[in-house]
Amino acid sequence: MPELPEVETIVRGLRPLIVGAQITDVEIALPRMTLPSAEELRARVRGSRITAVHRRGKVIVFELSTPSILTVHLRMTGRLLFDAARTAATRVRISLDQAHHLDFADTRTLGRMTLLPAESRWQDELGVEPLSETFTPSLFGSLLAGRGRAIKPLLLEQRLIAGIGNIYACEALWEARIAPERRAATLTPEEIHRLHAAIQRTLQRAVDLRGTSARDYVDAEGMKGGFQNVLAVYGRADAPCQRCHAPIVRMVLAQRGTWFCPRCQPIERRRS
DNA sequence: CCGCCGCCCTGCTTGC
DNA sequence: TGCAAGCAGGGCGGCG
Repeated sequence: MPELPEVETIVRGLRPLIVGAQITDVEIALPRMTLPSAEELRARVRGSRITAVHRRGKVIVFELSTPSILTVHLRMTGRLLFDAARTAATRVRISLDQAHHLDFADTRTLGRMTLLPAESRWQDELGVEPLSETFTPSLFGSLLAGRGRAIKPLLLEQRLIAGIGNIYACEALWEARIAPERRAATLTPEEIHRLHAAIQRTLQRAVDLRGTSARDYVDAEGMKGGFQNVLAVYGRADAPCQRCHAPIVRMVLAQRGTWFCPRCQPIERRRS
């Protein structure tokens, strides 16, 4: 569930708390959630300092003085918690100096923590940052060109655009008034512009509201976000559309729950 | 390369 | 009331 806005919120909260801190120990309760092995990761990380914290797509990146890079992908139910109490979901605890600690907790254990060499090219497979200036309407159009797939699952492809997940794909398509199953290559230039703007507006608004706490998400200090209060379609089956009052519909598209307004987002291209 | 499918994983919700 | 199925879904391997 943590998508770009949630990960950005976590990183912003974490940065002033842990940059400069020294890692005194690493306890790994569930070894299959880390790479390399628990012993190797612990040995390599202990004693190093955290020199920077940032984000790429949905991935949280810790730069270490070793030098090396520690990445965390939260997947569905992962959390990074500063100075939190240990729970059944606590999978990795990073002890810091000054008696602080950072926990990687994850109920469903789908998340991953990976230690990489500083020169690793791990980002090469990730697409454009949707809130960066690089993400222009024309670049977006080129990503969609020749794609026979439905637009919604395409928005989830991290190789194309890094950071959009199911919530913001649904919300951006509603904002742009485009049906989730529209074939990407059939979008008109005007629709591409509209969807591009909707992606940026939706993500930026969600960052401003500190993310969506639809189910599990909380930030590094355990606080919920605010975007769940303004969701237009995600998780809102049968509720009236905020624009036209038609009931929101849930369907399954490419194995994902998909919410949309059948009146505002008609499958047939609107003539006007 | 492209697109689609199943799998991973646990806990909450739903329905009989 | 109890239990099983359904659902949440990002990423990845496998396949055509």
